[in-house]
Amino acid sequence: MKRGYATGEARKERILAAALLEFAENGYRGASLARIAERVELSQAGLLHHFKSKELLLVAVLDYRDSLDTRKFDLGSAGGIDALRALADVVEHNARVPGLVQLFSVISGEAVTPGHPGHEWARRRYRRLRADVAAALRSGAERGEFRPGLDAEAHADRLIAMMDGLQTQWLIDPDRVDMAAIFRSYVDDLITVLRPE
Amino acid sequence: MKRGYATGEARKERILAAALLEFAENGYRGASLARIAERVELSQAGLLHHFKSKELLLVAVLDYRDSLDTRKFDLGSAGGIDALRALADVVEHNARVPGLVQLFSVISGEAVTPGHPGHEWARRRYRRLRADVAAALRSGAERGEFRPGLDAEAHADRLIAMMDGLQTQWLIDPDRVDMAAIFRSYVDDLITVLRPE
DNA sequence: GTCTATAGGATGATAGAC
DNA sequence: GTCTATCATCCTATAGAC
Repeated sequence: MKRGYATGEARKERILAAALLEFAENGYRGASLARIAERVELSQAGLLHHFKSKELLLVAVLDYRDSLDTRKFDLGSAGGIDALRALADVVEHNARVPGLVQLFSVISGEAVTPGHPGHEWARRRYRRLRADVAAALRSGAERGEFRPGLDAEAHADRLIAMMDGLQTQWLIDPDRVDMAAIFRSYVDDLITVLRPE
Repeated sequence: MKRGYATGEARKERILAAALLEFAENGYRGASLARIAERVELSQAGLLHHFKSKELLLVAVLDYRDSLDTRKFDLGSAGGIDALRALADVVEHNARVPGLVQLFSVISGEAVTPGHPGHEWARRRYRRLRADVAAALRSGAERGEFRPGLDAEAHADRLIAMMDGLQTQWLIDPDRVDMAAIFRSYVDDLITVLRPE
């Protein structure tokens, strides 16, 4: 591995981490390239050498966030009840990384307006998540853990909505909302409702 | 009613309506007083004569939005199953006013960061909503429609999270998400789960 | 109440030296 | 790769005339 390459990549990663913080705290529109540059002890022009524009930096940060999301919802193996429990684990994990959750909430909120640089990212993210969760539900039905007639897409939408909605409440009022516990009890109820008769 | 007063109020309301649009499209940070002024054919300085600052204008808009919300969740009368059905009606109504929903989503997203002028508003809103919904659930339990031991606060949080989460999905991908239908089916399932044995 | 003018900044992006 | 300098806007808010 060449040294120049390694330091270059390391530099880029430090920039991404700093940008993530800035975007999470101020949103895309409120974020400032100068402040991000300051956090990594670089001039604003130097920052723009690595990422050509603010917009490109944001999408790089969003991809970076996804890559950080180690505990990704991996259901190729799980599926069924295990997959739902794994989803609850994700929420529990999220409760320990408010910064990442805040980035997601702030950007998602902004990104509902068409033309926002995160709009496409948000849409792709929802579609992929919905497909993954729905697939897990269907595999549970095939295995006899859930009843056969379930509407997988609708339940996937609900699970995702519950996760996102609880995140917002939790961020706004952390002491009043036990995000992980509430989500887990929803999952438990869901398992009951979907149980085959 | 004095004429001067009436035109003054009407003017203010036109400003609020224009500001609502602008904030919904661009968020608080992305909104511009000059563009709002333009929409009501007023100079930017003229606009600031009616609302002293951008921040005060935002909170006025948020209050205005709440006042527009005619179909407010009024449960003093309803309670129990009727109240849950009324909630589903609210969601159905919201599906017809994307502008209002978008204002709410965008501002709520921004407002998770402390120091945002909408932060307090969002917190108050959640607490009030949670209290109202929880009260409705408890009144249902007292009347024997729901089982006695239910955790009213947790279910209230879930209902609110579901509403808000579905709104985001719907705004980002309107064709794929039937917000009202999905919420209604959640409510129906909940009524089943909470039914006394 | 409404205007013009302007203060006083901050912003993203580019040019060009080193 | 990193810098300084600068461009060209944009912004909120205020002062003061009418």
